[in-house]
Amino acid sequence: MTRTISEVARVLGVNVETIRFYERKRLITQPNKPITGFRHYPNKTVDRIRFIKRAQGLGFTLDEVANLLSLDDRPCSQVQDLAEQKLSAVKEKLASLRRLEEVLQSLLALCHNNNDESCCPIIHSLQP
Amino acid sequence: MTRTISEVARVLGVNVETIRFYERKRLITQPNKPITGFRHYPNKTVDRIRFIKRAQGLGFTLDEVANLLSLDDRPCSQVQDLAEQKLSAVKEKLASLRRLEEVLQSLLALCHNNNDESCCPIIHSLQP
DNA sequence: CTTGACTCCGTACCATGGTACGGCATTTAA
DNA sequence: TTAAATGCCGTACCATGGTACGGAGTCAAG
Repeated sequence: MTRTISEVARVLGVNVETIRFYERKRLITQPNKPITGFRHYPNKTVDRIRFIKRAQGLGFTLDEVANLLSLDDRPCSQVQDLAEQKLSAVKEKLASLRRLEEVLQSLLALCHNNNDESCCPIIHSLQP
Repeated sequence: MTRTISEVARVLGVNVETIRFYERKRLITQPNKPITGFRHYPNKTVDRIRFIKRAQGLGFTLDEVANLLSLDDRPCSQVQDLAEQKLSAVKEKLASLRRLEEVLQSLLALCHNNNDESCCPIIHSLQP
């Protein structure tokens, strides 16, 4: 089954411009244009865009997705490497966000115990 | 004490261009230029840039920092509001990263138990 | 008094992931 | 058959947080 670009976009819930953008980024190949008429997008392309969106959902950047796609028929160990790198990046980000949460929470606690509206502990904490 | 832009940059460990960028963004005011010669940056500006960098460290965007700076002499409750918004954004991001961590971890577990190098469970999970 | 280092300023460019627009071609429904 | 709706394509633009560059002016050391 083949579809026009806007049908593909509708089916996948993405913007038409996003599909064009992926073509420009060579994440998908643009179907040949018939001598006259509109391009037809094969199911393979639809699946590929779905793949891209899922991988993005796993936190991969488009560059990394390109990498994954090129690894399609490659040894599992290479994909694993990429995923492991991603996982440690995620763990680092989690750690730093947890610290941030802590700091914000304790600053807000100070605010709650503060009676002087004109002097904010948060502003104070940011000053030298 | 006053300093040239590159001394300020060195003291703060930031790029000279970053200081100019903050001036363009009106996060700091550019000191008056002497009739002849180079600008001198007062300590007040150095402190302000330090404030910006600390607030960034708390996860505030430059727009939010501008907001904080404008709230400098304002009621604590307004700063609190901003910080509370930030905190819930952080909590949301934490939740979504935790989910991501889970998914990556279980996909990697599948890889570890996989004997078929040519068929990767991760690639498989991304396909329709 | 020259040379090298620094400043000033406007402007352009970087990554990231898209979004928007304008003008023309084509298709589809009335 | 004709008008509205889509497609095609190049290009420009969005936010975010800077970084780089080129050609002046200026300063400080030798």
